Amino acid sequence: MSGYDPKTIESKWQQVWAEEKTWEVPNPGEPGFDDSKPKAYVLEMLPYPSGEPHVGHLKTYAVGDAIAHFRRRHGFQVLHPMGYDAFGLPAENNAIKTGEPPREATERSIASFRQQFREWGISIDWSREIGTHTPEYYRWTQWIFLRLFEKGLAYRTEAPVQWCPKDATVLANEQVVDGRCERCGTEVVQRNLEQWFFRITDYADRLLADFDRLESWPEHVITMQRNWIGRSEGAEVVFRCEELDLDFPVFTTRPDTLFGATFFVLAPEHPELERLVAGTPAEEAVREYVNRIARESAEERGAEDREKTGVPLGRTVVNPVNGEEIPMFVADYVLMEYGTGAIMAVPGHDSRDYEFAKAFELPVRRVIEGVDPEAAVDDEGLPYPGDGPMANSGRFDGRGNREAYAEIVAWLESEGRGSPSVNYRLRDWLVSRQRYWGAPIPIVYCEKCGTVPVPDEQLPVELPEIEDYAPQGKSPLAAAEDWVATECPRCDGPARRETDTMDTFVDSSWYFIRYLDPHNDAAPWGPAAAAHWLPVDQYIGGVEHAILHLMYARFFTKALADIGQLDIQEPFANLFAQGMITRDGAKMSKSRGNTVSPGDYVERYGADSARTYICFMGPPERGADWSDEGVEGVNRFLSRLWRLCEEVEGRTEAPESETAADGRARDLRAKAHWAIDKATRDFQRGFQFNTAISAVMELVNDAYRVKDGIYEEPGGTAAVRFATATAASLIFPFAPHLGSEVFERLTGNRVWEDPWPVADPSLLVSDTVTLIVQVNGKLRDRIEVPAEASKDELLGLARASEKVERYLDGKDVVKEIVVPGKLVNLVVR
RNA sequence: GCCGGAGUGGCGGAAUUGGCAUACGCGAUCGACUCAAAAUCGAUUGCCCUUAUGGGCUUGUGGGUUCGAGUCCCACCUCCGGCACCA
Repeated sequence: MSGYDPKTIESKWQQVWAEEKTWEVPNPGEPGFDDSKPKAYVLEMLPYPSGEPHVGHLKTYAVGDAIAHFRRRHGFQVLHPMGYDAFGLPAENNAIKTGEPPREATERSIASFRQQFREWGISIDWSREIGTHTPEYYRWTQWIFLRLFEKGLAYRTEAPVQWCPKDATVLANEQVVDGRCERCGTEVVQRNLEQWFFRITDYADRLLADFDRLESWPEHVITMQRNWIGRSEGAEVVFRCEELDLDFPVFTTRPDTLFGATFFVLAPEHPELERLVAGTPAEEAVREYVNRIARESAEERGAEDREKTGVPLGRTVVNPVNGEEIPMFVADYVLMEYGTGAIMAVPGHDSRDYEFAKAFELPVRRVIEGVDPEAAVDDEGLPYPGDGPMANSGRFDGRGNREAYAEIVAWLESEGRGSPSVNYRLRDWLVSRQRYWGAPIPIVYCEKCGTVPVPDEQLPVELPEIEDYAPQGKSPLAAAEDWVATECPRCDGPARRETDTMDTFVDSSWYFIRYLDPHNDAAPWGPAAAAHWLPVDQYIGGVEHAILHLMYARFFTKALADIGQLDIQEPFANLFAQGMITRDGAKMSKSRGNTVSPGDYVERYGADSARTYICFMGPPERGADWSDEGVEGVNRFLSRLWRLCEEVEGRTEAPESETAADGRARDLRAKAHWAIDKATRDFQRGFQFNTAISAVMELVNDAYRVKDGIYEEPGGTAAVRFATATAASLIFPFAPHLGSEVFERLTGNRVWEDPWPVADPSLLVSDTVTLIVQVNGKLRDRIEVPAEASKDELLGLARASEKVERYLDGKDVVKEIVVPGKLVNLVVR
């Protein structure tokens, strides 16, 4: 007898799957396509190949693979592809440090990921593998860019961007954490640069409305996106500066408080500021203030408990509802990037305006009756953010503010001084990067023709090889003079290429469609393939992508549908957001030295143990802490299953005894059916893998407990054989190698070709049940009773119990509760 | 501050519809096997009182509903994640 040796088993089955191309699925119209099977597109977020895979990758793909196997064995034709999000900063930083071309480091990393995915036994259709850094792929990324450009959804404009002075490069918003560069910790500054944007704000309302089209997404992910988009309804109201003949529109969600506006504030970056104070006594102080704010970092400016500061402009604007002249200020609590960069200040009903009014001794006027003890600061109960009857508001006095709201807006509209308006927190997606390792933006600039898109037939615009990857304040591509200098596609005159590359989130916003038709060199995908496989039925990935990637991909899908390239509105029907794995309670990082390398554990315990452990740690949507002892425990369980297999494999028994089983043999069979039922329901109930696995553990434990002597009983051997094969079948989605090996040894069949087992309902119910007997709600006895016993019989049995009698002695039973098959509760006094 | 999630043994966690709290795993203790160790197998393992029998208590805190609450309702506390001077 040999022990459980994962290495031998795992390489054996990996070879079978590779040679037989077991997990490849054809497209409609291709040989082998099975019309009778429903499709299931199971997809995990593609990895970013930097160095070696870490344990978070193992979790993503272990979870996704379990789902893919489960669906296959329920008769679905499952598409389960893999690729690499290969452009991006780490490879480029490595290049700056070591001089190694990003392509080489990336390819090396991809090779390592590819090999480990095979060693983990993930059931991938390798015929569809893609890398976003290959010209065959980014050609179509560029093609999509051009389609968006044609539709006006890609545009170029000057805009303030986040700039890291140390790395001399712009950063994506997502790479700025608390006002600092995520990589080097330097405080970022704002710079104005010409940038390419995607008009995602045009889709803000559809991105919100179409949450209704999703089948199942975690509520918190939807909420995060909703907050990120940050829709707020209100009105635009125009305040006029008579002296200079200038109109200042503001956005407000509270037009009902317009009568309470006692001053007016502009953001320090407001473009009209200069004009307002030029040649006035305020000029000097305003300029000084604006410069001071400009020098401050985003972090300083956004700090909590920051004192309100500002400078009066010596100008006034007219409040359109009452003709009042109110003073203007510049203050940094007003942000240029939101609304119009100007606000009407209502200190009586807004805490920030209130703070400013107190600091500058400005009048505070109540226009809505009511007090909110939480918000109130002064004796009058102001500021008051709530609702109530209006006051000091002319003809609106006494009206409820909510009712008057629409009327005020309508009135302003008739006067030409306002209109209903909606504002979003969401900004357009800045996609240009002054970096080398990304897809070049397919645009040339011609002196005569201006901005000219590269024609489709000239795609891809290939990324040239360069020597120096260090950013110089512009893209390293700018140094590739031969590449930059080109001909204008329109007039054949001299022109220069765009040297910025695209944000890597662009690459990953459509990769799930390319898998459907990865070798198509005439189009990014064929319509038939897209129509068949989309949408992704089950998407799996880390919750850290809850906003950016998932929102960008939703935007792309809608834009591509509008362009006529897709028939769907939402790319991912169901989303599973898995939690993060920590070590010693902390996020794993190289600097902390608490990383877990999946390779080490696969080497020591086998892929099956590592995968099963990850799925057993806890509910997969939650985070969990890695423990070495935990892996050993799962490895022990798999070894037990293995030994059971070896023990029963050589034993045979006459087939008729299978049905003749009773006693321990029947109980073991019943346990196997219980495990089938439990594991199946746990799978369907939001992928509760931890409890599904524990059910299989219970089955194996039961088999161990009863097996001594059972082989001599009629039906005993068959029962153990059945229990073991069932355990293998149920554990297969998590431990595919061991599952395949044990199942084949005991049944001669390939487990992945076998349908998922179905529990026999007759074995799920037993003849007797344990009756819980309570007195006054406290457990006093448990008795085995016939499952079919009537209420009266149950009561009789319960009262007859010696333990129960003791508590009834000398007392009146005032109430009897009977739950058939479960419990009797006697209420006594 | 706003939004979301979570508080259960020494630890990770389970409890399906309001009905046996602590499944499964880890750790720990004891025993078997062994010259010994590892591996394996078996037993015990929420807390307190008790020689045992037995009894009492226990799901973050305080109340409530109910024959019965980890689960439902109200108030609060703590932790984690996201957003945040967003008008």
